[in-house]
Amino acid sequence: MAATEISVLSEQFTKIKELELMPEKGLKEEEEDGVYREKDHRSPGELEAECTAGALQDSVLEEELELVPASSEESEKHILTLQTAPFTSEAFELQDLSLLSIQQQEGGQVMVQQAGPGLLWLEEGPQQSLQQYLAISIQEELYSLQEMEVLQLHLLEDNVLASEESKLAASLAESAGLTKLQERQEKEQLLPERRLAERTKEQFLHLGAMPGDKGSDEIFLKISNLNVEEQEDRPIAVPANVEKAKSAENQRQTKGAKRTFCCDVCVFTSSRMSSFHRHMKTHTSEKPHLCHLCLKTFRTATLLRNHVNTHTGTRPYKCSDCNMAFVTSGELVRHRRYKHTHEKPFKCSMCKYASVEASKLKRHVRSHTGERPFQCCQCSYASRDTYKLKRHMRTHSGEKPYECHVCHARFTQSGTMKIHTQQKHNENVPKHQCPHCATIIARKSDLRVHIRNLHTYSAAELKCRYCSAVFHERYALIQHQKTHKNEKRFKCEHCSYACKQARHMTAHVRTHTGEKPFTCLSCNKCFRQKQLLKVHFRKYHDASFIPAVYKCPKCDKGFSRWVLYKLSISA
DNA sequence: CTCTGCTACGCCCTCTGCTGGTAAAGT
DNA sequence: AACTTTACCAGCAGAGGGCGTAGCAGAG
Repeated sequence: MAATEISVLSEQFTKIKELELMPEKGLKEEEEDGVYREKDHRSPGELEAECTAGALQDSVLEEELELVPASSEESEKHILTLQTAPFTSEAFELQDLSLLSIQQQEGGQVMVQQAGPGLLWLEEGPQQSLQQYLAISIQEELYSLQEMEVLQLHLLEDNVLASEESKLAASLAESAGLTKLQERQEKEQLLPERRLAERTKEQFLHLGAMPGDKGSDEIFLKISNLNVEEQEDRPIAVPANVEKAKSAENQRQTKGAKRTFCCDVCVFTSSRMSSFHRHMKTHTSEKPHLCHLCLKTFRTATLLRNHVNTHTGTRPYKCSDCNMAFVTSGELVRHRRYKHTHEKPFKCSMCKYASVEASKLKRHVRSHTGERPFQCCQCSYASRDTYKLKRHMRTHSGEKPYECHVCHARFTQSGTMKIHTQQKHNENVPKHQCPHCATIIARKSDLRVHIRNLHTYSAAELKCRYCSAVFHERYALIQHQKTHKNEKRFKCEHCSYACKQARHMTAHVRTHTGEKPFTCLSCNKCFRQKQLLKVHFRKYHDASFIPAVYKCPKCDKGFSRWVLYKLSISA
């Protein structure tokens, strides 16, 4: 491994303007949580950059070692000032980019080793663009920093502004800014313990990146000495296919005190290395446990086992109060709450509603807030839960998934079909008696309509058609008007004719006046009554008219009117 | 590694209630 | 026959119950 001179600089790449090796002593101090931080005698830009440094995490391809700061006496700070240069994404092939492995060799030489293709991860929020990656490439495998005055770094940011860096710094201010070192050779996929043993004698450098002063295009790389802490339970590498993993090594720790492992990606913390390591896998796509039945993969063996149980029907958790059984203990607990204990831990603050599940409370609260997050894509309807939207979509698709097993009528909702079969095809149909009158109605909702229309108080006066009586309830009015039923209140002025209805009197009066206001448009014949004209027209001018005939099933006699037919049936 | 507790999301179901069209009955 | 009334009916949405499944994390 030979150190080489830096090749001709490309304008697209960032050039290290200066390399300073400054003593760490006095610049850092160990704080209570064991994290080494810079003292505040640097410029604001540097301080901001210090925070940003934590955001620059290289993706770890195989395993990683925990890096902890060496003692302040041993630490040195190397400031690499980078200057951004114009960049176009077309100019690079990502695989050409490399990461650095930096080691301090015997004799104090700082060695920078190419660690293979990779990217330093610069994260800000979920959106990642090429311009947000910072990659470091180096021409040869190994360098001595002491021999180099200039390093060539590839900076994949076409315009790193201080303001943008500030945002990163703000979002990642918690980060301790330890950049991981990585090796990518397959043969280095060692067991953590073995690898750890091999590494514990090595010294590592803290490689951090930070923006320059506000408005400057400069980027500083800070390199300080680091030691691998000789502890057995240090975090080990995150698997190779890390997608978003940032440094796992920003755990705050103090010698002798209980260590806390803090995840850079999320807010997770744990005092246990194993939990931390397991958690870090949630930020990867690694799912090594394969279901041989459906080829679905899972992160853990437990998840796989539960999944396989859904294939096999294995339900080890049996309810002691009924014959239900479940795949998981959680299901059993939930079932018991629903069916047996009726424990409802989730209580609504606005009403008395309580639920077994938090999701049910969340759904319920929407009935208070009016929130309707599920918008129909074809109309203005929006629902409070996904099922209602799905059900609503049938009104657009015309889908009727429920079929009556008797008459094969189809329905959009199961409840509609149920009430159909119940009232059309069942003998023991429940009826609903009106509490105010003798009316019996098949459906409760229709009884409600009946009561609303006939038995609710009306502020407006309801006058009798035949006399001066006044009522405030429609049912009472109707009952009263029935008392006038057989009265022939309409008396003819010209003869003794009397009738019950005014319209009958109107027609009768025309026999005296000779008025025939209804004229046939086909033959100009005139009639006193509209229905007489209609019958005439049908009989003489409408070829398509076929008179209805109601045949009695008993005597085969035909009837022209439905009423006569029914009388025959009932006789 | 495993058990366990818990969360979250999804799916399906029931019950409920309102609405509007319609057939049948009444006027 | 025309018109009105009303029970009947299907359609549809609101609310909530119950279970299936996946996933995560604490703890032994």
